[in-house]
Amino acid sequence: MRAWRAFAEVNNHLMAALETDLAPHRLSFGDYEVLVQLSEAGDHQLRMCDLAERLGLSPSGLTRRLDGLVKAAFVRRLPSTADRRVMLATLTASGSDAMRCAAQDHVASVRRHLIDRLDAAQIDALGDIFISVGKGLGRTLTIA
Amino acid sequence: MRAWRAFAEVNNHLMAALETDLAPHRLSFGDYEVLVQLSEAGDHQLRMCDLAERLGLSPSGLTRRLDGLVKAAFVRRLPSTADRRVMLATLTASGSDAMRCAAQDHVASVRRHLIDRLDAAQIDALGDIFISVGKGLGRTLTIA
DNA sequence: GTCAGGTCAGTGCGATCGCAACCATTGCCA
DNA sequence: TGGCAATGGTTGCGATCGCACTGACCTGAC
Repeated sequence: MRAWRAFAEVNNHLMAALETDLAPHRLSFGDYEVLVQLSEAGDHQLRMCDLAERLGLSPSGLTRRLDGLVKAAFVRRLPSTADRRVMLATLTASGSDAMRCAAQDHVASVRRHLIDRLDAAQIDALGDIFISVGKGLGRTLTIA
Repeated sequence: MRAWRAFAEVNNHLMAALETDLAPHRLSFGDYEVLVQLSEAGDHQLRMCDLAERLGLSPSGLTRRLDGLVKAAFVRRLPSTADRRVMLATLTASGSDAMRCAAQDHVASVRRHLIDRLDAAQIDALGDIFISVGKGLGRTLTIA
């Protein structure tokens, strides 16, 4: 249980540290993840339900998170022409800029708090571990 | 960045799965962590600020979490005689029972979702990784 | 003794999130 | 064509949490 206890105890603190480092960009960690997902999508747009699935967010949670990003003009809501139930969350140019700007600090933050603390073998192991756990949870990772 | 992406993506799902498995016991994951910390403390009691520190919770967050546990009679608030500012959160007998009862399912849940997905080397590596990261975050782990 | 500054717990407020309920739209099948 | 289940997004409600602030208390210097 040593591995589990260490994980459970450090996990919150790690996330809090990353969130703090992202705060100067006026973006929460959740907001940043939305922008990343959209920037990696085909036309910089995704259906609400697909986006919620990728973020591990409930539909209602995503609706309200997008409310904030729409108000900040980082994302637009476009009704789909193919299916009138569907709303497409689309990344705006200013959202793309904000994401790239924040990404620089964010990557440095991840490196400082996580990657630089580990050797190469541990980094590989970390990836293998969570990919394996993710498979067990029935999640299809974007990383594969 | 593969390791980081896998971790970020799976982490939420893993926590959600563990929370779900704990729900039948009428305990949230946060409640359970409080009971575990208290059960491991010297006299089954801790000062509020020390408990908040160990849980990675803000003082206000801990105050309200304890409100729920006090209402459930799992924890009592005892004023410290040595320092009248201090409230000691003390585990009750029924809280201890609830913790032990939930622990059985919880350990099984951790094993099923996490440990059984990994080989022995990966389990050791996971512990080493988060202990190392925890040190970098300036956290003194109860695990050492 | 007393006064300043720090520590500890609790409260008001706002942000985030999930669940259940709701409405519109779509796809299926008789 | 008509009916009906399934899908997609949103909203009401309650739970959780952090930040800023308050009030009580302790400590140390004068």
